[in-house]
Amino acid sequence: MATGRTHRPATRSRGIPEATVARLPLYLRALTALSERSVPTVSSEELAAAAGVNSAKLRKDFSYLGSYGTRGVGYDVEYLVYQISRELGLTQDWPVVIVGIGNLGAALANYGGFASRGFRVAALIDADPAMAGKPVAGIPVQHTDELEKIISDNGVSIGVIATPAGAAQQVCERLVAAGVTSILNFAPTVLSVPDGVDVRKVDLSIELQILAFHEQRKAGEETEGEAAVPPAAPTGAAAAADGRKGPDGDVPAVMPA
Amino acid sequence: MATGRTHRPATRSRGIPEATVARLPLYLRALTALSERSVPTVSSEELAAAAGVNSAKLRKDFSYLGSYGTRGVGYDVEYLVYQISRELGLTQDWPVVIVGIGNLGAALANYGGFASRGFRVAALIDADPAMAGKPVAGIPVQHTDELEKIISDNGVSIGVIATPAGAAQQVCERLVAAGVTSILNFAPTVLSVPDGVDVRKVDLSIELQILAFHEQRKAGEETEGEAAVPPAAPTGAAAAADGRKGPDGDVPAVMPA
DNA sequence: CCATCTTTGTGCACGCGTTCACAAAGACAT
DNA sequence: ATGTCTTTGTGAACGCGTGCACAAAGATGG
Repeated sequence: MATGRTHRPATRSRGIPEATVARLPLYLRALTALSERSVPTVSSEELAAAAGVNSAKLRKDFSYLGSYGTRGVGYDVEYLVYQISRELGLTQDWPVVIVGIGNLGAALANYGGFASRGFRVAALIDADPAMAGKPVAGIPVQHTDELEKIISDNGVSIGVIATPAGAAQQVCERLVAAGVTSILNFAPTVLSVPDGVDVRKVDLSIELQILAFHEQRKAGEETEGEAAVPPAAPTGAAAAADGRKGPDGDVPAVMPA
Repeated sequence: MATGRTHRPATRSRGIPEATVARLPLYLRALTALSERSVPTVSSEELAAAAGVNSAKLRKDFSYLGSYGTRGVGYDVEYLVYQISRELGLTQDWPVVIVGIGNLGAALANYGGFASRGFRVAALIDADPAMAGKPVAGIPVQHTDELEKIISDNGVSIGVIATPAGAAQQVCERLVAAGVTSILNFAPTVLSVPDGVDVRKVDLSIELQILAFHEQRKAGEETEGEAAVPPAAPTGAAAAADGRKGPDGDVPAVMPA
């Protein structure tokens, strides 16, 4: 999971647990694939396998949406696709703006997954005047000055931030002030937003670090035994107060070799 | 969170809860920022605010690593940076390969966050022969045929998949067969991997869909009242079989103003 | 109409994660 | 040395999420 929910502490929105909501898109994808293959019905077991989850969990998830299955048969694929789409709000059009058209922003603009499911890239915004007018993914980039007008004119409520970390908070505030209430943040920063605004974070670096942790643990299991001696902790405020790199001499260079 | 852990069901690796591990990179980032400003010590309250979490949670998280704080003072910034880096395995060099050099793959290759913390892009791999040799982010792209050799020669254990969905599973299998044991998957597919291999998934489309859900809910709260009539569920397999989109016409247009 | 078989929907128990609230520990002043 | 003040570290309670296991519901065949 490259994502982290911020704010809205597990608000069981309308009775649907947050964890379930997070899985609905997964089910939807699997169902769409089945639909394209014209499969009429699917059992919880099969669908669960396709989505990579436990079948009991899937059934419980669906039970929050209502009783849409038929015992002894399974779930009607088309019907379920519609129900989940509706529940997720994908039966309507969501205009989205992407702010920060660097490598990542451009990649996002070109990403087919956006347009495929109710999301429409309404505008691309960048602070660099040299970018203005230049088309990316067939859409001309507009300057940050136009941000408020773009949000307002297009009724945008979802914004994607792909700027450098330094600019993210400021962009965020302008987006929110202009009326955006949901933000997908790719910048490696913690955004602070007022209540009522949802922020989801995608952080590539964090994902890699989590993988590294597990990777190290795997490697450590084989080499078990050493690494048991922890470096001495700073004893007292005296040691802590001096601004040296490490309070003790044994701190190895933290930078990668 | 745009991320979802796959496999390894909450393995409390070496006593450190998975949830804590996922937050360590967040703390590390905040601490690094303090370090650059030469701040010597920080209290749990301050650091928690910077990382966007609860201070009690932060203290409990740190307690899993050991008692690195000083009561009445706080935590030594440099020391904590080192401890967390070590815990996450960032004191060593992690060669990484990126497979699939499209828009996203190129963006990842250029992403500074990779190199900054122990991760080194060892190779870029793409199936398109036309890409071979072409430098991206200063690194020449190599053809998929070389995959096994690259993994082996560089001792790569972490792979990033940025291919189209259709190619992901196959690439994944080749990576695993060649010795990769951690995978960061950007392709919108569920990867199936043998035990012992960690997969983390970053799915832009899913994140947006989750935001859309909450966005719809917010919009619905204002219009509260209608939408109470659930569409008739398919009665028996007969009704379910017809492939119509919506069984009812009452779906409200919740378009943002 | 009855029996059997399949598959859903869910009650229940368990475990992880979060949060509160406070005792213990240390800094610092007198 | 003693007292006060700050901040950590953690015991305990609570709530959410997960998975088991089974009863209920419907399909299907005779």
